[in-house]
Amino acid sequence: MGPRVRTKRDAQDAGGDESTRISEYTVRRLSVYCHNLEELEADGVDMVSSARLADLTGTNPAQVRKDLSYFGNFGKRGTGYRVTDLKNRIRKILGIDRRWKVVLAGAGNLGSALFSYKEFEKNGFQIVAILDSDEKKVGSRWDGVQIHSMARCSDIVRKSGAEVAVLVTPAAVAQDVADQLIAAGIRGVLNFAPVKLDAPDHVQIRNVNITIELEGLSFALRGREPGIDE
Amino acid sequence: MGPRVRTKRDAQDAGGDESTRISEYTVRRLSVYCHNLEELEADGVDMVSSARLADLTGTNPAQVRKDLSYFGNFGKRGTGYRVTDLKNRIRKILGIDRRWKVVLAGAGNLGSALFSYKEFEKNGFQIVAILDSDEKKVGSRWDGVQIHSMARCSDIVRKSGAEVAVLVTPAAVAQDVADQLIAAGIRGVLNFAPVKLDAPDHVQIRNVNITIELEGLSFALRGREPGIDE
DNA sequence: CGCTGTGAATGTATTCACAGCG
DNA sequence: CGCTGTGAATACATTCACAGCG
Repeated sequence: MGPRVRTKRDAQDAGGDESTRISEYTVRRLSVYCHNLEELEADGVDMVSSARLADLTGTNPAQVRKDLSYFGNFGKRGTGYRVTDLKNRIRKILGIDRRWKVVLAGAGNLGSALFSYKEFEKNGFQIVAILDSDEKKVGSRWDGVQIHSMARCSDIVRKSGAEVAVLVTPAAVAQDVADQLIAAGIRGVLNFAPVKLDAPDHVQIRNVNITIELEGLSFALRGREPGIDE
Repeated sequence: MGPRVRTKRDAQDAGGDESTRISEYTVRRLSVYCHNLEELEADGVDMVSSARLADLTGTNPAQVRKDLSYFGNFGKRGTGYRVTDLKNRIRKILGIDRRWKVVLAGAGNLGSALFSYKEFEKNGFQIVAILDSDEKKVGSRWDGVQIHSMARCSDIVRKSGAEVAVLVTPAAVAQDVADQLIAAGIRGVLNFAPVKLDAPDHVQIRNVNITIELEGLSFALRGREPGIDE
Protein backbone atom coordinates (compact mmCIF):
# COMPACT_ATOMS: atom_id res chain seq x y z
CA MET A 1 0.00 0.00 0.00
CA GLY A 2 2.65 2.52 1.01
CA PRO A 3 5.40 3.44 -1.44
CA ARG A 4 8.44 1.18 -1.59
CA VAL A 5 12.08 1.91 -1.04
CA ARG A 6 14.03 2.03 -4.24
CA THR A 7 17.19 -0.04 -4.08
CA LYS A 8 19.80 -1.00 -6.64
CA ARG A 9 18.08 -4.35 -6.93
CA ASP A 10 14.76 -2.81 -7.87
CA ALA A 11 16.26 -1.52 -11.08
CA GLN A 12 16.57 -5.13 -12.21
CA ASP A 13 13.14 -6.16 -11.00
CA ALA A 14 10.66 -7.19 -13.61
CA GLY A 15 7.36 -5.97 -12.25
CA GLY A 16 6.85 -2.41 -11.11
CA ASP A 17 4.01 -2.68 -8.63
CA GLU A 18 3.85 0.54 -6.65
CA SER A 19 3.04 4.09 -7.63
CA THR A 20 6.09 6.30 -7.10
CA ARG A 21 9.29 4.74 -5.86
CA ILE A 22 10.89 6.60 -3.04
CA SER A 23 14.66 6.73 -2.78
CA GLU A 24 16.45 5.59 0.32
CA TYR A 25 17.93 9.08 0.60
CA THR A 26 14.51 10.61 0.90
CA VAL A 27 13.50 8.11 3.57
CA ARG A 28 16.64 8.86 5.60
CA ARG A 29 15.94 12.58 5.41
CA LEU A 30 12.35 12.06 6.50
CA SER A 31 13.69 10.47 9.68
CA VAL A 32 15.85 13.50 10.25
CA TYR A 33 13.03 15.95 9.57
CA CYS A 34 10.86 14.01 11.98
CA HIS A 35 13.40 14.15 14.75
CA ASN A 36 13.85 17.89 14.33
CA LEU A 37 10.12 18.45 14.21
CA GLU A 38 9.86 16.70 17.56
CA GLU A 39 12.38 19.14 18.97
CA LEU A 40 10.58 22.12 17.50
CA GLU A 41 7.34 20.81 18.96
CA ALA A 42 8.96 20.42 22.37
CA ASP A 43 10.11 24.03 22.08
CA GLY A 44 6.54 25.12 21.44
CA VAL A 45 7.12 26.18 17.82
CA ASP A 46 4.06 25.60 15.72
CA MET A 47 4.92 26.64 12.19
CA VAL A 48 8.07 25.91 10.22
CA SER A 49 9.20 26.77 6.70
CA SER A 50 11.13 24.50 4.38
CA ALA A 51 14.04 26.93 4.74
CA ARG A 52 14.15 26.57 8.49
CA LEU A 53 13.82 22.82 8.40
CA ALA A 54 16.53 22.61 5.77
CA ASP A 55 18.78 24.70 7.93
CA LEU A 56 18.20 22.53 10.98
CA THR A 57 18.74 19.30 9.13
CA GLY A 58 21.62 20.29 6.90
CA THR A 59 19.93 20.14 3.53
CA ASN A 60 18.29 22.75 1.30
CA PRO A 61 14.72 24.07 1.11
CA ALA A 62 13.95 22.63 -2.31
CA GLN A 63 15.04 19.24 -1.08
CA VAL A 64 12.71 19.43 1.89
CA ARG A 65 9.77 20.46 -0.26
CA LYS A 66 10.49 17.79 -2.87
CA ASP A 67 10.86 15.06 -0.26
CA LEU A 68 7.52 15.98 1.26
CA SER A 69 5.80 16.45 -2.09
CA TYR A 70 6.18 12.75 -2.87
CA PHE A 71 3.60 12.08 -0.19
CA GLY A 72 1.15 14.94 -0.48
CA ASN A 73 0.69 18.67 -0.05
CA PHE A 74 1.32 19.27 3.59
CA GLY A 75 2.20 22.94 3.64
CA LYS A 76 0.36 26.24 3.45
CA ARG A 77 1.70 28.65 0.85
CA GLY A 78 3.03 31.80 2.38
CA THR A 79 3.16 30.24 5.82
CA GLY A 80 4.96 26.91 5.90
CA TYR A 81 4.11 23.67 7.65
CA ARG A 82 2.31 23.06 10.91
CA VAL A 83 4.94 21.42 13.11
CA THR A 84 2.83 18.86 14.95
CA ASP A 85 0.80 18.01 11.93
CA LEU A 86 3.84 17.49 9.72
CA LYS A 87 5.54 15.40 12.39
CA ASN A 88 2.51 13.14 12.64
CA ARG A 89 2.25 12.77 8.92
CA ILE A 90 5.90 11.81 8.59
CA ARG A 91 5.54 9.34 11.43
CA LYS A 92 2.71 7.72 9.55
CA ILE A 93 4.68 7.70 6.30
CA LEU A 94 7.66 6.05 8.00
CA GLY A 95 5.40 3.56 9.70
CA ILE A 96 6.52 4.62 13.15
CA ASP A 97 3.04 5.66 14.23
CA ARG A 98 2.88 2.26 15.89
CA ARG A 99 5.18 0.00 17.88
CA TRP A 100 7.51 -2.52 16.24
CA LYS A 101 8.55 -5.66 18.03
CA VAL A 102 12.21 -6.47 17.67
CA VAL A 103 14.20 -9.60 18.39
CA LEU A 104 17.82 -9.13 19.38
CA ALA A 105 20.02 -11.86 17.92
CA GLY A 106 23.27 -11.96 19.88
CA ALA A 107 23.72 -11.27 23.58
CA GLY A 108 27.33 -10.10 23.51
CA ASN A 109 28.75 -6.70 24.35
CA LEU A 110 27.17 -4.88 21.47
CA GLY A 111 23.86 -6.64 21.97
CA SER A 112 23.87 -5.65 25.59
CA ALA A 113 24.64 -2.03 24.76
CA LEU A 114 21.90 -1.89 22.15
CA PHE A 115 19.47 -3.53 24.53
CA SER A 116 19.88 -0.69 26.98
CA TYR A 117 20.02 1.96 24.26
CA LYS A 118 17.17 4.26 25.14
CA GLU A 119 16.56 5.57 21.64
CA PHE A 120 15.09 2.24 20.52
CA GLU A 121 12.31 2.20 23.05
CA LYS A 122 11.81 5.93 22.73
CA ASN A 123 11.10 5.55 19.02
CA GLY A 124 8.72 2.65 19.36
CA PHE A 125 11.07 -0.25 18.72
CA GLN A 126 10.59 -2.69 21.55
CA ILE A 127 12.97 -5.59 22.09
CA VAL A 128 10.70 -8.47 22.99
CA ALA A 129 13.13 -11.38 22.87
CA ILE A 130 16.84 -12.12 22.92
CA LEU A 131 18.54 -15.06 21.23
CA ASP A 132 22.04 -16.41 21.73
CA SER A 133 23.71 -19.68 20.89
CA ASP A 134 25.85 -19.64 24.03
CA GLU A 135 23.95 -21.99 26.32
CA LYS A 136 25.59 -20.41 29.35
CA LYS A 137 23.70 -17.18 28.64
CA VAL A 138 20.39 -18.87 27.96
CA GLY A 139 17.86 -18.53 30.74
CA SER A 140 19.14 -15.30 32.23
CA ARG A 141 17.16 -12.13 31.86
CA TRP A 142 17.99 -8.58 30.91
CA ASP A 143 15.57 -6.18 32.50
CA GLY A 144 12.91 -8.88 32.44
CA VAL A 145 13.52 -10.04 28.88
CA GLN A 146 14.68 -13.61 28.71
CA ILE A 147 17.60 -14.90 26.66
CA HIS A 148 16.61 -17.95 24.63
CA SER A 149 18.65 -20.54 22.82
CA MET A 150 19.25 -19.88 19.14
CA ALA A 151 17.96 -23.40 18.58
CA ARG A 152 14.50 -22.17 19.54
CA CYS A 153 14.67 -19.27 17.08
CA SER A 154 11.65 -20.18 15.03
CA ASP A 155 9.51 -20.75 18.08
CA ILE A 156 10.53 -17.58 19.84
CA VAL A 157 10.16 -15.35 16.81
CA ARG A 158 6.68 -16.62 16.07
CA LYS A 159 5.47 -16.45 19.64
CA SER A 160 6.89 -12.99 20.26
CA GLY A 161 5.39 -11.60 17.09
CA ALA A 162 8.61 -9.79 16.20
CA GLU A 163 8.93 -8.70 12.59
CA VAL A 164 12.34 -7.04 12.81
CA ALA A 165 15.67 -8.41 14.03
CA VAL A 166 18.79 -6.66 15.19
CA LEU A 167 21.69 -8.93 14.34
CA VAL A 168 24.80 -8.58 16.49
CA THR A 169 26.49 -11.95 16.23
CA PRO A 170 30.09 -12.63 15.23
CA ALA A 171 30.63 -12.32 11.49
CA ALA A 172 31.26 -16.03 11.09
CA VAL A 173 27.73 -17.05 12.07
CA ALA A 174 25.83 -14.00 10.85
CA GLN A 175 24.53 -15.52 7.61
CA ASP A 176 23.45 -18.67 9.36
CA VAL A 177 21.60 -16.76 12.05
CA ALA A 178 20.02 -14.50 9.44
CA ASP A 179 18.77 -17.55 7.55
CA GLN A 180 17.13 -18.89 10.70
CA LEU A 181 15.54 -15.56 11.52
CA ILE A 182 14.18 -15.25 8.00
CA ALA A 183 12.87 -18.81 8.03
CA ALA A 184 11.10 -17.90 11.26
CA GLY A 185 9.29 -15.03 9.57
CA ILE A 186 11.49 -11.99 10.23
CA ARG A 187 11.01 -9.43 7.45
CA GLY A 188 13.63 -6.83 8.29
CA VAL A 189 17.17 -7.16 9.61
CA LEU A 190 19.43 -4.49 11.00
CA ASN A 191 22.83 -6.11 10.55
CA PHE A 192 25.84 -5.05 12.60
CA ALA A 193 28.03 -7.94 11.51
CA PRO A 194 30.66 -6.94 8.95
CA VAL A 195 29.46 -9.30 6.22
CA LYS A 196 27.12 -8.95 3.28
CA LEU A 197 23.99 -10.93 4.06
CA ASP A 198 22.15 -12.76 1.32
CA ALA A 199 18.41 -12.66 1.76
CA PRO A 200 15.30 -13.17 -0.35
CA ASP A 201 13.75 -10.12 -1.97
CA HIS A 202 10.89 -9.86 0.49
CA VAL A 203 13.32 -9.39 3.38
CA GLN A 204 14.84 -5.95 4.00
CA ILE A 205 18.46 -5.76 5.14
CA ARG A 206 20.13 -2.64 6.53
CA ASN A 207 23.80 -2.66 7.39
CA VAL A 208 25.67 -0.72 10.01
CA ASN A 209 29.37 -1.29 9.50
CA ILE A 210 31.45 0.62 11.93
CA THR A 211 34.75 -0.33 10.35
CA ILE A 212 33.68 1.08 7.00
CA GLU A 213 32.82 4.39 8.65
CA LEU A 214 36.20 4.55 10.37
CA GLU A 215 37.98 3.73 7.14
CA GLY A 216 36.06 6.54 5.50
CA LEU A 217 37.48 8.90 8.11
CA SER A 218 40.92 7.45 7.59
CA PHE A 219 40.69 8.10 3.85
CA ALA A 220 39.54 11.66 4.33
CA LEU A 221 42.29 12.36 6.82
CA ARG A 222 45.15 10.52 5.22
CA GLY A 223 47.78 12.67 3.62
CA ARG A 224 46.75 15.74 5.55
CA GLU A 225 49.15 16.77 8.23
CA PRO A 226 47.88 17.08 11.79
CA GLY A 227 46.96 20.63 12.81
CA ILE A 228 49.76 23.20 12.83
CA ASP A 229 48.45 24.82 15.99
CA GLU A 230 50.66 22.76 18.30
CA MET B 1 48.35 14.76 -1.22
CA GLY B 2 45.82 11.94 -1.40
CA PRO B 3 42.48 12.55 -3.10
CA ARG B 4 39.69 14.02 -1.02
CA VAL B 5 36.26 12.76 -0.27
CA ARG B 6 33.59 14.56 -2.18
CA THR B 7 30.76 15.65 0.01
CA LYS B 8 27.69 17.77 -0.54
CA ARG B 9 29.51 20.62 1.16
CA ASP B 10 32.38 20.52 -1.32
CA ALA B 11 30.01 21.58 -4.04
CA GLN B 12 29.74 24.93 -2.31
CA ASP B 13 33.44 25.27 -1.56
CA ALA B 14 35.29 28.03 -3.27
CA GLY B 15 38.68 26.54 -3.97
CA GLY B 16 39.08 23.20 -5.70
CA ASP B 17 42.50 22.05 -4.54
CA GLU B 18 42.90 18.36 -5.35
CA SER B 19 43.16 16.44 -8.62
CA THR B 20 40.21 14.08 -8.94
CA ARG B 21 37.55 14.08 -6.26
CA ILE B 22 36.54 10.67 -5.09
CA SER B 23 32.97 10.03 -4.11
CA GLU B 24 32.06 8.69 -0.72
CA TYR B 25 30.39 5.76 -2.46
CA THR B 26 33.66 4.73 -4.03
CA VAL B 27 35.47 4.97 -0.70
CA ARG B 28 32.88 2.78 0.98
CA ARG B 29 33.22 0.17 -1.73
CA LEU B 30 36.99 0.21 -1.43
CA SER B 31 36.58 -0.80 2.21
CA VAL B 32 34.38 -3.66 1.14
CA TYR B 33 36.76 -4.80 -1.60
CA CYS B 34 39.59 -4.68 0.89
CA HIS B 35 37.77 -6.83 3.38
CA ASN B 36 36.94 -9.43 0.74
CA LEU B 37 40.48 -9.41 -0.57
CA GLU B 38 41.67 -10.25 2.92
CA GLU B 39 39.37 -13.24 2.94
CA LEU B 40 40.54 -14.37 -0.48
CA GLU B 41 44.12 -14.01 0.66
CA ALA B 42 43.41 -16.10 3.76
CA ASP B 43 41.94 -18.74 1.45
CA GLY B 44 45.15 -18.79 -0.55
CA VAL B 45 43.64 -17.28 -3.72
CA ASP B 46 46.15 -15.15 -5.55
CA MET B 47 44.40 -13.73 -8.59
CA VAL B 48 40.94 -12.21 -8.81
CA SER B 49 38.94 -10.68 -11.66
CA SER B 50 36.69 -7.66 -11.40
CA ALA B 51 33.79 -10.01 -12.06
CA ARG B 52 34.59 -12.20 -9.09
CA LEU B 53 35.18 -9.28 -6.78
CA ALA B 54 31.94 -7.70 -7.92
CA ASP B 55 30.12 -10.89 -7.21
CA LEU B 56 31.58 -11.19 -3.72
CA THR B 57 30.86 -7.60 -2.82
CA GLY B 58 27.47 -7.18 -4.41
CA THR B 59 28.30 -4.69 -7.14
CA ASN B 60 29.16 -5.06 -10.82
CA PRO B 61 32.46 -5.57 -12.66
CA ALA B 62 32.52 -2.17 -14.35
CA GLN B 63 32.03 -0.52 -10.99
CA VAL B 64 34.96 -2.38 -9.51
CA ARG B 65 37.23 -1.44 -12.39
CA LYS B 66 36.11 2.17 -12.36
CA ASP B 67 36.58 2.51 -8.62
CA LEU B 68 40.11 1.15 -8.90
CA SER B 69 40.94 3.15 -12.00
CA TYR B 70 40.66 6.42 -10.05
CA PHE B 71 43.85 5.42 -8.28
CA GLY B 72 45.93 3.73 -10.93
CA ASN B 73 46.19 0.67 -13.17
CA PHE B 74 46.42 -2.21 -10.78
CA GLY B 75 45.29 -5.11 -12.95
CA LYS B 76 46.76 -7.24 -15.71
CA ARG B 77 44.66 -7.50 -18.84
CA GLY B 78 43.50 -11.00 -19.51
CA THR B 79 44.32 -12.10 -15.97
CA GLY B 80 42.85 -9.85 -13.31
CA TYR B 81 44.34 -8.45 -10.10
CA ARG B 82 46.90 -9.97 -7.78
CA VAL B 83 44.99 -10.40 -4.50
CA THR B 84 47.69 -9.49 -2.00
CA ASP B 85 49.00 -6.65 -4.09
CA LEU B 86 45.57 -5.13 -4.63
CA LYS B 87 44.71 -5.47 -0.95
CA ASN B 88 47.89 -3.63 0.01
CA ARG B 89 47.29 -0.88 -2.49
CA ILE B 90 43.74 -0.33 -1.26
CA ARG B 91 44.96 -0.27 2.32
CA LYS B 92 47.38 2.44 1.35
CA ILE B 93 44.69 4.38 -0.51
CA LEU B 94 42.37 4.22 2.48
CA GLY B 95 45.17 5.22 4.80
CA ILE B 96 44.84 2.05 6.84
CA ASP B 97 48.38 0.90 6.13
CA ARG B 98 49.23 2.39 9.51
CA ARG B 99 47.67 2.57 12.96
CA TRP B 100 45.24 5.31 13.97
CA LYS B 101 44.94 6.40 17.55
CA VAL B 102 41.38 6.89 18.70
CA VAL B 103 39.90 8.59 21.73
CA LEU B 104 36.61 7.26 23.00
CA ALA B 105 34.38 10.07 24.25
CA GLY B 106 31.71 8.57 26.48
CA ALA B 107 32.08 5.60 28.80
CA GLY B 108 28.47 4.44 28.85
CA ASN B 109 27.00 1.19 27.58
CA LEU B 110 27.67 1.85 23.95
CA GLY B 111 31.17 3.16 24.67
CA SER B 112 31.94 0.04 26.63
CA ALA B 113 30.68 -2.22 23.87
CA LEU B 114 32.68 -0.38 21.23
CA PHE B 115 35.74 -0.47 23.42
CA SER B 116 35.67 -4.25 23.43
CA TYR B 117 34.64 -4.48 19.78
CA LYS B 118 37.42 -6.53 18.24
CA GLU B 119 37.06 -5.14 14.74
CA PHE B 120 38.51 -1.78 15.74
CA GLU B 121 41.81 -3.15 16.93
CA LYS B 122 41.90 -5.70 14.13
CA ASN B 123 41.72 -2.92 11.56
CA GLY B 124 44.36 -0.73 13.13
CA PHE B 125 42.17 1.64 15.11
CA GLN B 126 43.52 1.67 18.64
CA ILE B 127 41.62 3.28 21.48
CA VAL B 128 44.29 5.08 23.47
CA ALA B 129 42.17 7.11 25.86
CA ILE B 130 38.66 7.29 27.25
CA LEU B 131 36.86 10.45 28.36
CA ASP B 132 33.73 10.81 30.43
CA SER B 133 32.20 13.66 32.35
CA ASP B 134 30.86 11.39 35.08
CA GLU B 135 33.45 11.86 37.84
CA LYS B 136 32.44 8.52 39.37
CA LYS B 137 33.81 6.74 36.31
CA VAL B 138 37.01 8.77 36.14
CA GLY B 139 40.08 6.91 37.31
CA SER B 140 38.91 3.40 36.58
CA ARG B 141 40.46 1.46 33.76
CA TRP B 142 39.12 -0.68 30.98
CA ASP B 143 41.61 -3.31 29.98
CA GLY B 144 44.42 -0.99 31.05
CA VAL B 145 43.09 2.15 29.38
CA GLN B 146 42.24 4.85 31.89
CA ILE B 147 39.05 6.88 31.95
CA HIS B 148 39.80 10.59 32.23
CA SER B 149 37.62 13.52 33.10
CA MET B 150 36.10 15.38 30.18
CA ALA B 151 37.54 18.50 31.78
CA ARG B 152 41.00 17.29 30.82
CA CYS B 153 39.99 16.69 27.21
CA SER B 154 42.52 18.97 25.61
CA ASP B 155 45.35 17.60 27.67
CA ILE B 156 44.51 13.96 27.11
CA VAL B 157 43.95 14.31 23.39
CA ARG B 158 47.25 16.09 22.87
CA LYS B 159 49.26 13.72 25.03
CA SER B 160 47.71 10.60 23.55
CA GLY B 161 48.30 11.76 20.01
CA ALA B 162 44.81 10.68 18.95
CA GLU B 163 43.52 12.20 15.72
CA VAL B 164 40.16 10.48 15.60
CA ALA B 165 37.34 10.41 18.17
CA VAL B 166 34.45 8.04 18.59
CA LEU B 167 31.65 10.05 20.14
CA VAL B 168 29.13 8.08 22.21
CA THR B 169 27.73 10.64 24.63
CA PRO B 170 24.09 11.49 25.21
CA ALA B 171 22.64 13.64 22.44
CA ALA B 172 22.25 16.64 24.72
CA VAL B 173 26.01 17.09 25.26
CA ALA B 174 27.28 15.75 21.94
CA GLN B 175 27.88 19.13 20.28
CA ASP B 176 29.62 20.46 23.35
CA VAL B 177 31.91 17.43 23.60
CA ALA B 178 32.60 17.58 19.86
CA ASP B 179 33.62 21.23 20.20
CA GLN B 180 36.07 20.33 22.95
CA LEU B 181 37.53 17.44 20.98
CA ILE B 182 37.96 19.62 17.92
CA ALA B 183 39.54 22.39 19.95
CA ALA B 184 41.95 19.76 21.27
CA GLY B 185 43.03 18.90 17.75
CA ILE B 186 40.79 15.96 16.77
CA ARG B 187 40.36 15.91 12.99
CA GLY B 188 37.81 13.15 12.51
CA VAL B 189 34.74 12.21 14.53
CA LEU B 190 32.65 9.08 14.30
CA ASN B 191 29.40 10.27 15.84
CA PHE B 192 26.89 7.86 17.35
CA ALA B 193 24.77 10.56 18.99
CA PRO B 194 21.52 11.23 17.13
CA VAL B 195 22.25 14.90 16.41
CA LYS B 196 23.77 16.76 13.49
CA LEU B 197 27.16 18.04 14.61
CA ASP B 198 28.44 21.36 13.40
CA ALA B 199 32.16 21.36 12.75
CA PRO B 200 34.71 23.41 10.83
CA ASP B 201 35.55 22.29 7.29
CA HIS B 202 38.86 20.75 8.23
CA VAL B 203 37.15 18.29 10.57
CA GLN B 204 35.52 15.18 9.15
CA ILE B 205 32.30 13.95 10.69
CA ARG B 206 30.72 10.55 10.05
CA ASN B 207 27.40 9.65 11.56
CA VAL B 208 26.06 6.32 12.64
CA ASN B 209 22.41 6.72 13.53
CA ILE B 210 20.79 3.50 14.55
CA THR B 211 17.32 4.96 14.81
CA ILE B 212 17.43 6.18 11.21
CA GLU B 213 18.34 2.71 10.04
CA LEU B 214 15.47 1.16 11.97
CA GLU B 215 13.06 3.74 10.63
CA GLY B 216 14.26 2.86 7.14
CA LEU B 217 13.28 -0.74 7.84
CA SER B 218 9.97 0.40 9.22
CA PHE B 219 9.23 2.37 6.07
CA ALA B 220 10.11 -0.52 3.80
CA LEU B 221 7.98 -2.92 5.81
CA ARG B 222 5.04 -0.75 6.55
CA GLY B 223 1.89 -1.53 4.63
CA ARG B 224 3.02 -5.01 3.76
CA GLU B 225 1.23 -7.74 5.59
CA PRO B 226 3.28 -10.19 7.64
CA GLY B 227 4.02 -13.45 5.82
CA ILE B 228 1.04 -15.57 4.88
CA ASP B 229 2.83 -18.77 5.88
CA GLU B 230 1.42 -18.85 9.40
C1' DC C 1 41.43 -14.92 -26.19
C1' DG C 2 40.16 -12.80 -21.62
C1' DC C 3 40.29 -9.31 -19.03
C1' DT C 4 41.34 -4.42 -17.86
C1' DG C 5 40.71 0.50 -18.38
C1' DT C 6 37.76 4.08 -19.92
C1' DG C 7 34.91 7.34 -22.84
C1' DA C 8 30.09 7.60 -23.81
C1' DA C 9 25.37 6.62 -22.50
C1' DT C 10 22.17 6.04 -19.19
C1' DG C 11 19.88 6.39 -14.83
C1' DT C 12 19.21 8.92 -10.41
C1' DA C 13 19.47 12.60 -7.05
C1' DT C 14 19.71 17.37 -6.22
C1' DT C 15 19.00 22.05 -7.20
C1' DC C 16 17.02 25.91 -9.76
C1' DA C 17 13.52 28.89 -10.81
C1' DC C 18 9.04 30.23 -11.12
C1' DA C 19 3.91 29.71 -11.41
C1' DG C 20 0.27 29.88 -8.22
C1' DC C 21 -2.15 29.92 -3.83
C1' DG C 22 -3.15 31.68 0.95
C1' DC D 1 3.93 39.25 -0.39
C1' DG D 2 5.99 34.80 1.22
C1' DC D 3 6.17 30.44 0.83
C1' DT D 4 4.86 25.95 -1.26
C1' DG D 5 4.80 22.59 -5.00
C1' DT D 6 6.92 21.16 -9.13
C1' DG D 7 8.68 20.82 -14.10
C1' DA D 8 13.05 21.71 -16.12
C1' DA D 9 18.01 21.93 -15.60
C1' DT D 10 21.95 20.38 -13.65
C1' DA D 11 25.14 17.49 -11.17
C1' DC D 12 26.41 13.07 -10.06
C1' DA D 13 26.75 7.88 -9.96
C1' DT D 14 26.41 3.72 -12.44
C1' DT D 15 26.50 0.87 -16.33
C1' DC D 16 27.49 -0.14 -21.16
C1' DA D 17 30.39 -1.30 -24.68
C1' DC D 18 34.55 -1.62 -26.79
C1' DA D 19 39.47 -0.53 -27.84
C1' DG D 20 43.78 -2.37 -26.51
C1' DC D 21 47.19 -4.98 -23.93
C1' DG D 22 49.20 -9.34 -21.90
